Amino acid sequence: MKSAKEQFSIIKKGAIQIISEEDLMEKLTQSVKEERPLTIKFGLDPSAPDIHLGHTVALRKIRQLQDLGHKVVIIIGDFTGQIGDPTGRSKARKALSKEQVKENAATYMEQIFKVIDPSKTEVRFNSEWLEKLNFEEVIRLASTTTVARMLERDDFKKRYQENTPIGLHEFFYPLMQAYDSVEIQADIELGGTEQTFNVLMGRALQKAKGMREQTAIFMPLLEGLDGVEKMSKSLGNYICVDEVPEVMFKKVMEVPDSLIIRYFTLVTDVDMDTIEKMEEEMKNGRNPREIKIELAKEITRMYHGEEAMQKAFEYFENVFREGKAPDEMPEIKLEDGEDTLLSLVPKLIEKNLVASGSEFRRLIKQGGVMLNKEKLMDVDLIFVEEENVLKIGKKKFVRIKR
RNA sequence: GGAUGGGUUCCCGAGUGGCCAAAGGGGGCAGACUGUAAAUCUGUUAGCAACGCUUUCGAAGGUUCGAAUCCUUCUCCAUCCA
Repeated sequence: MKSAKEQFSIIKKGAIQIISEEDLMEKLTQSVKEERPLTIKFGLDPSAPDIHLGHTVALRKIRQLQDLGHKVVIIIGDFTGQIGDPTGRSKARKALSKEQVKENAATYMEQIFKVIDPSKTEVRFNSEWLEKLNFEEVIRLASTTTVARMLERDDFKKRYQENTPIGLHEFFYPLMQAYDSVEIQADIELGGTEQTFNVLMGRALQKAKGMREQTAIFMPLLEGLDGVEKMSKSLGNYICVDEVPEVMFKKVMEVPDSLIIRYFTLVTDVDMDTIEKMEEEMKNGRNPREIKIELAKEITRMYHGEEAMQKAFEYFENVFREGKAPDEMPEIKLEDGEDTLLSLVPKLIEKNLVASGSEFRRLIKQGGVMLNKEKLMDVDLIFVEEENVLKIGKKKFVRIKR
C-alpha cells in the first residue's frame, strides 16, 4: 500500500475541488494505519445507458482509487428512474420498468468496466433502500434541509428566477442521493462538478445522522465536440466509449483545437511531461492537426486496441483527408424499375442516410451529393453504371448495385 | 379559491382574419475556404413521384369563402392576492 501522502497526490491530480483536503488526508492516514480500504461512492443515472468520454473523467479517477486499494460502490439510481422524472412535461417521461433498469444497468456496467476494475467494484441499486422508506421517514429526511438551501442549487435557482416550473418532488432527488451516502456509509464521494450540490447534501445528511461526513471529490466536466457545452448525450456532442473505431476516430478529430490538451489530460493515460511537450510544440507552430491525430489514436487504442486503431486511422486518412471512398459501406441493390435517384429514397431513409426525400433533394440542390466522384445536380438522374458509389454529405457513403 | 399574463416549428422568440410552412436569432445540415477543427462567407432547415398537394402554432369543437390569429369548452404553466 502506498503511503497516505503518495495516495493523496495521486487522488488530487486533475480534481477540481476536494472538500476538504485535510479531511481526505486524515482518512487516508487512518486507512493506511488500519489497513482498511475506504469506501468510494459513485452514482449513475440509469436512464441513458451510454457511457461517453465525459463520464470517463470521473471513472478514470475511480480506477486510480481502485488501484490504490480502495473499494468502489457504484450506485445505480434506479429508484428515480422508476418514478419517472416528469421534468419537461408534455409527455410525462415514461417510468422505466425494473427490467429496463436492469437491462440499462447491464449495458452500463459492460461499458464502465472498460475503465474501472470489476473485481474491486460493488454495484448497488438504490431502490434497495429507498423504496422501503415510509412517508414518515421521508418527511424526516426532508426536514433536514430548507427550501432556501434547495434554491441555492444553480439549476433550481435559475429555473425559479426564470419562472420555469420546479416540481416539489425534484427537491427530493438531492435528498435521495444523499441518503445513498448514508446507506453505504461512504467515506468519499466522487462526482462531476455538476454534482456539487448533491454530494454536499450527502455530507449534510450524514452529519445529521451522526456519521462522519464523506469527503467530496469533484472532477472537471469535459466539453463536448462543440467545444463549449459539456459533453452530454442530449446535446449530441459526445463520443461513446463503445463507438465503432472509425467513428470514434473521426469524432475525436472534430474536437476543437483548443481542447486537444484538455482531452489528453482528462481522458488519456499519457503522462503530463509528454502532454506539456506537445503543448509547447503547438505553441511553436506545429500543426495542431498532427497532435490531434495522436489524440485520436490514443483514445481509439484505449477502447479498441492497436489493430482496430490502425484501421480507423487509415480509414480517416483515406476517406476524410483524401476524399476516397472507403472499402466498406452500406449497399443498396436496385430492384427493377428503380433506376432514378429519387426511387432510392425509401431505402436511404431505412439506412439512416437521409431523413426524408425533401432533405435528399435539398442536399442534391446544394451540391452535397456525389455520384462516382462527380457532383450531382439532377434529381431525376438515371443510373447507367452497374455499380455506383454515392456520397451524401461529408461522411456518408452507399454503394448502389444494379 | 380569485385576478392577470401565457402555451407558436429542434430551441428561444415575432406574428391578432387572407400577402403564413409562419419574421429574427440560436442550433443543425450542405457548399466555398481549410488542416479534419475553429473563424468567415453563402445557401438551407415540415412532408410528399413537388411551380402543386397534405399535415403543423397546447387539446377538442365552432364562426368564416378563408383561422396561429375570432368564439366556446378543456388542459397545462407563470405572476400577484388569499
